[in-house]
Amino acid sequence: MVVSNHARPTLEDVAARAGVSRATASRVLNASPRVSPEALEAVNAAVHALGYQPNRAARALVTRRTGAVAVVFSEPEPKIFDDPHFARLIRAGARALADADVQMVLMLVHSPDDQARAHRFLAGGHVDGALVFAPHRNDELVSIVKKLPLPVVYAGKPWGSLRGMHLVDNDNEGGAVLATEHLKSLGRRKIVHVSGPLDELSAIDRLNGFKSALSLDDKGAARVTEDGGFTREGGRKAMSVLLSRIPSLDAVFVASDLMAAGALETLQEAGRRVPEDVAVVGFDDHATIAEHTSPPLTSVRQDSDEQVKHMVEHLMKLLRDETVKSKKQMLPTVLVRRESA
Amino acid sequence: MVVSNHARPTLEDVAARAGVSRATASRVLNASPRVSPEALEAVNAAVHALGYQPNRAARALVTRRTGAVAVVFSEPEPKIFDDPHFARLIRAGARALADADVQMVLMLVHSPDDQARAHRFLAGGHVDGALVFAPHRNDELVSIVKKLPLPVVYAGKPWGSLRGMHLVDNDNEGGAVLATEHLKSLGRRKIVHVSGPLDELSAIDRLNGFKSALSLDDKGAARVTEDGGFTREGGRKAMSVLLSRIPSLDAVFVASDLMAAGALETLQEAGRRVPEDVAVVGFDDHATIAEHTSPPLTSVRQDSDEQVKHMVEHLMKLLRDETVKSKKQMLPTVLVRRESA
DNA sequence: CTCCTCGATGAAAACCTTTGAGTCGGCGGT
DNA sequence: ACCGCCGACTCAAAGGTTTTCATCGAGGAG
Repeated sequence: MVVSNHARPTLEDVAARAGVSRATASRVLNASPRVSPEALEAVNAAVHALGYQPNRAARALVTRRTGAVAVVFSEPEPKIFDDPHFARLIRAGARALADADVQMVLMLVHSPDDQARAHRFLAGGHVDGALVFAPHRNDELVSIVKKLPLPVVYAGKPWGSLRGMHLVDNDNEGGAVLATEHLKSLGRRKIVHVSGPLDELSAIDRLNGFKSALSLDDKGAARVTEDGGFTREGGRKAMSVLLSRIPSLDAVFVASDLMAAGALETLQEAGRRVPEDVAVVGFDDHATIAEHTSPPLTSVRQDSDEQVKHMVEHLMKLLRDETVKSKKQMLPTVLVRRESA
Repeated sequence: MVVSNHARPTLEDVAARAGVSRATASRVLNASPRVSPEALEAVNAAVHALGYQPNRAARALVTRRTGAVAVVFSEPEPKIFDDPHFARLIRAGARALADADVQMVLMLVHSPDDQARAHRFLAGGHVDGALVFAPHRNDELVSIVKKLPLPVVYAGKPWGSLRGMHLVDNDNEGGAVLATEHLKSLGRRKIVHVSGPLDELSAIDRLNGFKSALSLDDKGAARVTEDGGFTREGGRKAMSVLLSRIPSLDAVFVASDLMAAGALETLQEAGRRVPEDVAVVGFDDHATIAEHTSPPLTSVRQDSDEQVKHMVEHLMKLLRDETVKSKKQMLPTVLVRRESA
């Protein structure tokens, strides 16, 4: 008998070695209950001895499941990916999906071309589901994905109708309220806000939290808030605009740590002491930023790792056809006090 | 006749609509030459009309090719992933692989557990090849991967024997020579070096370039170099060590922009003007760092996008069984002059 | 007119797994 | 002694594609 020396063993080989049929071997691998202890033992031994690994393609062909999940980042501004936040999300996704024994297929979508490719790919049935990160207003990709018969979990609220969509969001509004209330409790009376770009819902939610904590109407809010675009430089500029508009301000809630770092610089250049003259609260509690500003930044923590983990779990439930209690999950945020407020 | 309304069309459907056999349709899809113009036309029309997409699993089953490539980052220190460099590499990989119409399966390897999982996965034949980023000394993962019958292209030189390995490296040594020669040409006489951690080959190569440009032996080098660990904080510390050891130093070549940013801070705190008193050259030409230090940083540019692109092309050649002229590729580095030197 | 060649095409095997239908004892109930 | 049932198992089909081999027809050479 000729031994094919390098071919990978198939289920047939395993079955032969265990003295059972292919079907029984398959049932053992899929943890079917209808199998005797002896058979189970024999098959497991054979699997181990042969170093057998199921052929994913064959399995996918018959089960119509690929065992892969797409992770899609839609972001028109490719440079934003230098944002360490992005790296964190990817890392968390890789870990959570690996734990679920699912392949992670990463897709970065920048251009309309990329959108078309993503569309083809997702519609092509090459993955069982998708995790979608698409924070921007009227993102075409979301409308595309929405039409697909594919289980999808979104990170945060995508723009537009949320009917029937599954998502895991951070409590941006609640966090903003937390931050603002904290500033009020410090006795600050002239509190201003550096917001994120208002084509991102997370920025809007944070702005809304700020407004509601101070009972501001739109007109009132317009005077004491300024868009910092979620960049450090934008934070600097917004802060200096606010300083000139309201010289007597004594506290600022900044919608991201990166912008807060910029705002701190502006404040210090203007001769304001933090926190004595102006108290500052950021958002994100970004490790490599918040702890290294001077003074260290008080910030609202949102746990991206946790968010991604929940997204993966949620998607896995959808894939297993489990009924999910709620389509939307909201993750709590907490205030982390350091020295800036 | 019942029409299954939502099932995805198969090659059979395409063939039927085009009035040819499945075999011919398949040939059209795979650009086989042995097919008549009429058949080609008809099949293409049918494909288009039906929105047909080949079933990847079925194709993989018969061709023994998965159409997927693993991108593996081995990095014991998970926090390093906050490094924007990492995000750049991932982005470049995603783009290049998508252009090659290959699925990118991302694997992050931190622990021995992760290594075992990576081993199983790569050995399991779930991908056609791999791109491996493993900069550290004696990385177990490299020995594991080396034994696998799997085409692999490394980023930079992995530690250990390089026999038969395919890799795309940046010319770290050449870049370091460039930087050091530049400092010499400015008339600087007391040039020191903040190196990266010496368990990374790229750091060693840069150190070697520095040494050879100054004709230093090991002993001489030991006095004028200090390990900054590729972190900002490490750069600060190394710089202050060097300052106290050689107060009269008038130039420093720093092995990364991040460390250079730290070094700049230390220098300025010590009252040294840059570049008047001390000239500084970094390495990486990292957009978001080099351009935003004060003064803007002169730096050696290494193009990660280009590196990853070459890695992907190289791997694709291996997968197509093309003979590659050289197993190792070295990418040039250039000096980008700004104001710090 | 016959034979041969050659290019285009079709029929069918092969890839490996899951799964529904069917087989085969053994066992409890009558 | 028979029936029905049940659990463990096997058989074989199905899933969608590529690819080898055979076939078929046309056209050129003799």
